[in-house]
Amino acid sequence: MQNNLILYNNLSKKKESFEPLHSPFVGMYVCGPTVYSDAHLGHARPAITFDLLFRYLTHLGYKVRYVRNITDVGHLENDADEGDDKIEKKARLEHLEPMEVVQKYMNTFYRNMDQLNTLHPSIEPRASGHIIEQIELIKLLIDKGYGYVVNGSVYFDVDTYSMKYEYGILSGRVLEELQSNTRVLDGQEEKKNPFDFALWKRASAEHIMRWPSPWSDGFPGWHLECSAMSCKYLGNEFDIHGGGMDLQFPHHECEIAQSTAANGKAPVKYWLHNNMITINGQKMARSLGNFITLDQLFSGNHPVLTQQYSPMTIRFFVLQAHYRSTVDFSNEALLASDKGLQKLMKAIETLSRLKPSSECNFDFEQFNQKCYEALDDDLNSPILISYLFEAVKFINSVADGTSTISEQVLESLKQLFKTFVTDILGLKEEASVRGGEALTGSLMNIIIDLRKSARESKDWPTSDKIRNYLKEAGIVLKDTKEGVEWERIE
RNA sequence: GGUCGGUUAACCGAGUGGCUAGGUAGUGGUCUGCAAAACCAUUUACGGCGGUUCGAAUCCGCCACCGACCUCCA
Repeated sequence: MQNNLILYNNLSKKKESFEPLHSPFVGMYVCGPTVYSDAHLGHARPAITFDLLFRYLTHLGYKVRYVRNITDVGHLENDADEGDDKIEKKARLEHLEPMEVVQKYMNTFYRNMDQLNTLHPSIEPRASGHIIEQIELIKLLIDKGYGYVVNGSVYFDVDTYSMKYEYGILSGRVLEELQSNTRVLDGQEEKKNPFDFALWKRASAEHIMRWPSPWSDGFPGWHLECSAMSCKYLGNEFDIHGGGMDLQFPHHECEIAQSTAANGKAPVKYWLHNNMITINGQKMARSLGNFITLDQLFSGNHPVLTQQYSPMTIRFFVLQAHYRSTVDFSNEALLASDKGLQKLMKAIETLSRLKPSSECNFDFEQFNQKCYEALDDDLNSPILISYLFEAVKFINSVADGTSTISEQVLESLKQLFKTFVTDILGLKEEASVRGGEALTGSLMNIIIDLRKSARESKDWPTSDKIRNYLKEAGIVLKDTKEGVEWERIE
């Protein structure tokens, strides 16, 4: 399979030609959410980024197996005062079973992802469903001398690992620096070295989420699930591993160490990391009060928002920035994207009504090539979108009569928009259709006809009155050359 | 303090050693009874200071500011 795709490999810190290990098959693993609260913007970015990659690879003809995990075991509160299992803490607060919490937020996550029109991965494995695989992996690591047991917990021996392999190849950490920079914290006395990490943790008495193991009743270490599940579904070596930049260290570094130690070879060929999201230039954090969930964005129910933003607007906004750049959300920026997206989608509608002529002043082949070049260059969606807007301008000028398009180019351009906008960027016309749509349509026809009569007799007061009343009811009229159009005001 | 990344016009956001993406907003015009849309034209740029170069926003150095990670756990 031929392609010109170039991806930035975070392992080599360079752009590299994409060559799958077993073309046409591609294995891709992406770190999914920890399901203990509502999905927020930070979840949307990797989901959309790797959805774009999934869609593009599929479009290029690859058979992609896309695996994204759901983390539903043993999470400690990061920003809280004391270390507490995230899911359990939430469970106590809400008087729910831990798995009830998991189910609730997993449902929300899936719903939000559907709203954002991200395709479901091929497999969405849960950590809690792969305890056995994780225990087997720990056994293997202990057998090979990379794990040691202390008080029912198992830790990964980074020192031993680094004698044979290089620890820190992804994040550029140096072991000595880690040693000297590591603060002394509670709960570390069991480890040989502070940079060792847990493979299995013995559960304390109050820890509800626990599973039996050869070492203790407990739960697997965080990094382990990704090694176990990626190996199970994609093999010891696979093509692409994705996730947020914040996961690069320690999570992905540990994942590499575990998998390499277990299998004797590096697990992943291409490491891809999406950058983070800021809000009004600040990082998004609950403590800063600028934490926005996807449901809040979709409903407009948040102090920094002046209106609601549709899932497609959010998607479009994310795609307007390159995935390796930080992206700054603000009400104003979202407003701009909202308008921009409307313009794009409207042009597609206009395109479907264009009348071809014998002349044509549009170089389709060159345009088509440019679009592919944009995506081939490390998924440069903002460039692709800028090109699409060039075509939008052309489409509108054809509609305006200042440019012409041939029948052949018209068909090609329609296909191109379908390919890039619908199939690859994953943007769709949002259903503004509500109940009683058919009735509304016929009522509108009557009203428009009445107004037409008024206008024919130059009865402007009546004509304007109708338009104003409709505006109050949320409908705007547009007098075009072809006739009267109407649409709902969002 | 350490490692890495960033600083582009009103806002968001690409990009390249010389040819000033794109969206939104603004301004002027065309069209229009008015309006909306569309079309045409157009104003604000590359954090600061040095250096390399015929030429740097783009390469190098220093400084300032911002961010991620540097921790048990996820």
